Amino acid sequence: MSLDHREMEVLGIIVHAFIESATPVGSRYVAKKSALNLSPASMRNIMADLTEKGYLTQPHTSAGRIPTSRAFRFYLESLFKPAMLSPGSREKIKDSLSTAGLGFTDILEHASKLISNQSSQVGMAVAPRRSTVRFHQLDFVLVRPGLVMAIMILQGGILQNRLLAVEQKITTDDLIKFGNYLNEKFQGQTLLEVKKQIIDEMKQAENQFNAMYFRALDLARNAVNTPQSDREIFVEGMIHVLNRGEQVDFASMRELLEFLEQRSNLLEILDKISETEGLIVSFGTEFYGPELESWSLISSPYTYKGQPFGLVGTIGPIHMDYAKMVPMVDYVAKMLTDILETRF
Amino acid sequence: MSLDHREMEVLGIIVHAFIESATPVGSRYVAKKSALNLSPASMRNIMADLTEKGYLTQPHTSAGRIPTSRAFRFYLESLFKPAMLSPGSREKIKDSLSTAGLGFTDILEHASKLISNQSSQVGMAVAPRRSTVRFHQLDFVLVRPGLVMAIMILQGGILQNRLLAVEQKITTDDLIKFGNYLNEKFQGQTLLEVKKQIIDEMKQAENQFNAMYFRALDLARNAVNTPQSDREIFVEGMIHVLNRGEQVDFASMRELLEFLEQRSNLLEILDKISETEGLIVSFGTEFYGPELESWSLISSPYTYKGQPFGLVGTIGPIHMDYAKMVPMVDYVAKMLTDILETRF
DNA sequence: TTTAGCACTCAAAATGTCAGAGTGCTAAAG
DNA sequence: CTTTAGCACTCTGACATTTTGAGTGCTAAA
Repeated sequence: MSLDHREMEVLGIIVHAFIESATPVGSRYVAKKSALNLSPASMRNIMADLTEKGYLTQPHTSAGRIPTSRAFRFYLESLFKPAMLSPGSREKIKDSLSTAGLGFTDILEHASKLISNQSSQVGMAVAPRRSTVRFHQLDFVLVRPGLVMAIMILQGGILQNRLLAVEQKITTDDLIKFGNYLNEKFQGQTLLEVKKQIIDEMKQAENQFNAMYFRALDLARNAVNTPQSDREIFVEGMIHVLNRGEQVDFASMRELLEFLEQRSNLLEILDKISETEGLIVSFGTEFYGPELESWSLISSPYTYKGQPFGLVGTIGPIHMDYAKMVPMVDYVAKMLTDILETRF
Repeated sequence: MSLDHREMEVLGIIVHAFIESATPVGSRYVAKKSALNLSPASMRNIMADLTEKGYLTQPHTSAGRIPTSRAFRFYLESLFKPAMLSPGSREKIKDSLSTAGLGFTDILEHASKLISNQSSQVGMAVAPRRSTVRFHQLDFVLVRPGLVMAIMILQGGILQNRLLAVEQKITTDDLIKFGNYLNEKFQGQTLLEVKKQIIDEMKQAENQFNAMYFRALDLARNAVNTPQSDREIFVEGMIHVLNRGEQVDFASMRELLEFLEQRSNLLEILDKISETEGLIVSFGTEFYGPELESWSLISSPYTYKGQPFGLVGTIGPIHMDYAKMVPMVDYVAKMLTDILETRF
């Protein structure tokens, strides 16, 4: 089932040609390109073998061959050499991100736009999972009687606001007291830990009949509680999916856009991906299903204090120019890591 | 140039037929449908007149007729009878909005989703123009030395957060003082008024060498300053643009999606529209240009204390079912008005 | 003023032809 | 045993031709 030297060379030529032209590749072309100096007929034999092994398909009998996702996987793992990112691009990315905004969330949104522009594809950026990030500071602002805005400041400068319904009688002074108390108590813990501890303490507080204390905890519990999505995600440049639309399969484009509009779905998938380390290329069939057969995802995590924090990436046709896209996504992730370490 | 009774009847039949089938309408069909009891030949005469007057076009000589945007305009102004919104839909909309969230912004986002679902088209909701809304309360939270989060609470419960870079030495106590001072000073004015007044006062403060005062004003100036977009907008369900894509013009769909992705553009247009009163139907050629020829926008303002505040709407094909869509958008706008009046 | 009748137009579908690209297989050459 | 020339075969896409059906505009008669 493994490939010998000649098969590898032929597969490489076909994958490259397909990335450039997005049309089936014939034996004559391969024979010309190859350094093996074989005739088209011999190439046909090799290509027949590759087809049998699942690396190539034919749209119809007399067309050339198209690489399968297995071929792309092999290409990426054995043949692929990323190109150097041009100094111009590096600078552009660096400058663009360093002036993107004061809050890290703004920077993330900017990063997804940047990736979209640089790639002419869909750009994505995922914020850190709220529940595993360490807690820094909690402030309450009374919006009006009965309604409080909780402002959580998390590690890395992540901000999260939430509106909470409270008893009418709670005053600004109460809120300041609550805030001070909670900050002292929970600083430096992850939200998950905070959550657990709150529940424990609330049980004790009930017995102690310490009303102030109990109310503070109750408020904190609501603030910390994440009802739906634990992570924020930015998706930019969906229009690029339709770019050279005429020739590409309409249904396939529709499928991808539908997938992208279901943020919860997308988040779940990216969440899974973010568990592995380093830059990853994943094909539609792998991360979703046969509907997204012709699409591919490049993602790379950015870190904070050495720990994976969130990720950025791009989605494009499976025959995208990986040699350019991979270094670009990689560099954006590295810059985000940089910004986090130096600025937050 | 005006239409007689028979022309109106024929035009009505053609518009209705086109809304249902989206295909050219022939004289035979019109003769059958009409209560005039005329032959197809007579209908052809009438239709020829309507074509001459600019209400109908023919894709080619031997096809039926298609209503022009002028025809739709006439239909909406003279023939159109909105359908009753079913009690089921009413209830669904009401329930859905009343449980949408605590903040008005959440409710707006929900409204755009709701409209998209109900119409199977693009749903939109525009938040009030920040600068003309009255100011309620301003709070500052020190995120870390040198970085402050300004939380503005505006009339109608609109919340706006902004991060501001400040001098390192500013403390939480300073911020509380600033906040108290500014709240007292500016409560109840519009942001535009506040802005002006700040600039005036800063000139005076410079002379008085009152550093604390000056710093407070400077902070407020930054908080109030709106660098780019004065309004927030939610656009939901862009995927619906591609719905029964096969038959419709691909380029036209692409054009609309591109238009929708340019939020600034979209906002400008909606801003203009929001200056007029009540529910409005506007065609692509009218609000943008010939690129959006086959699209139409329904929008309706919601109000707060009798004043127009923001608007909601939907975009769909020019032959959409206005009888259903118009009451729906109208009702959502009314419900938002209701929620604002009762809850905020 | 209305309408039957008819010639006309056009798009879309169906049909046929052809060139080009590429294949698989076989048999001969290396 | 490997390579390759040769050849029959397959399929697509471009192009031309024909047919069908829907619908029109015009005219002359009712």
